[in-house]
Amino acid sequence: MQAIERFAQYLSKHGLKMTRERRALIDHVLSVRGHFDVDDLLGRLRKAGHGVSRATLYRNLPRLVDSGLIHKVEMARGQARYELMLGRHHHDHMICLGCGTILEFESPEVERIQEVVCRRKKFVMTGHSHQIRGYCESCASVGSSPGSAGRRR
Amino acid sequence: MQAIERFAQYLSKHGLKMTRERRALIDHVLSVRGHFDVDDLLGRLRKAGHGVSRATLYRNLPRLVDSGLIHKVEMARGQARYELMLGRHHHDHMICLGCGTILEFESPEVERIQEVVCRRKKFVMTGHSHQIRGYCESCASVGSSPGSAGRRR
DNA sequence: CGCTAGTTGCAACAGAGTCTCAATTATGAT
DNA sequence: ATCATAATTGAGACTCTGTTGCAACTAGCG
Repeated sequence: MQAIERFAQYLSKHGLKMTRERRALIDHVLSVRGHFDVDDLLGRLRKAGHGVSRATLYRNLPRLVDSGLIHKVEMARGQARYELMLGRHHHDHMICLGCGTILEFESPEVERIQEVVCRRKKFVMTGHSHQIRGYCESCASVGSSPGSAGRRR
Repeated sequence: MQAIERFAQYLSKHGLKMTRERRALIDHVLSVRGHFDVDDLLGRLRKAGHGVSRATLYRNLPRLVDSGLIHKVEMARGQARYELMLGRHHHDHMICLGCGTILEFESPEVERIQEVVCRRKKFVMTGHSHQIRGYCESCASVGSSPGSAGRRR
């Protein structure tokens, strides 16, 4: 949708500029479905002939996150992925240790419990991350013999 | 406690050896209260005159985790911390973005909900991580002016 | 005691992300 | 439309965590 305008608005509100690179970045982010990481994105941009540097990507992704367009998902140890949030609901993730698949789940109850916990400790929550690790249906059924499931990454 | 014996047992069960370094490591891990990271530990060991190398630390912490003596807490991007689990209950963390304090919380309800969610998606859970980010009581009350709260790290 | 597999330290390496700096450019003011 | 200025960019050096190869060392079984 008018994601670009929305981002433009965010930028001007923060005294930032709408550059060619940022435009390309949004374009491509919008066209990905599912989760992606920095290298995915970099590859796409390059392939499309938009030579956005790694530094620029790293500098701008936090802006996209901040503007609410995308969401960052921290996987284990330095494995950050992003996903489009355009009009989506907040949700958390299950990560398959076998094949890397990411499943999503929503849980209003957990959100509610978090609020209660925070109130009890007088903690002002600004965000959370909640991941469940394990094996997806197909990886689990391949058998519990370790290493027999799909190659990881 | 007989933490050392417990670890020794774990080691022999896995064909591993109880070395001087591992003994020193456990000693020091047991003496820390609260959360610690690799450099904390390294510093303590050095100060105590036990020259354990960084590599050895990195090689052995996973063993301690695996044996159930300690627990690893993944903070944002390459900020791993550990905590003693000796006879403690599972719990999750609230991390103050102002001063870095870590508060703990337990929530059997969340655990239960996770199980339900997993069953629904036929996902075999092996673990989870659940962090709440925000500001602790004192940092929150310092005012929302950014940067005014305690130094981080 | 002696063997052998496990262990250690060192230093080189690897991956992810940040920073510096000179050159470029979007944008508000004129 | 032109200018002035602050933001932005790319390239590469750098940092921070953590890992790995290798030769020397050592725990622990027999």
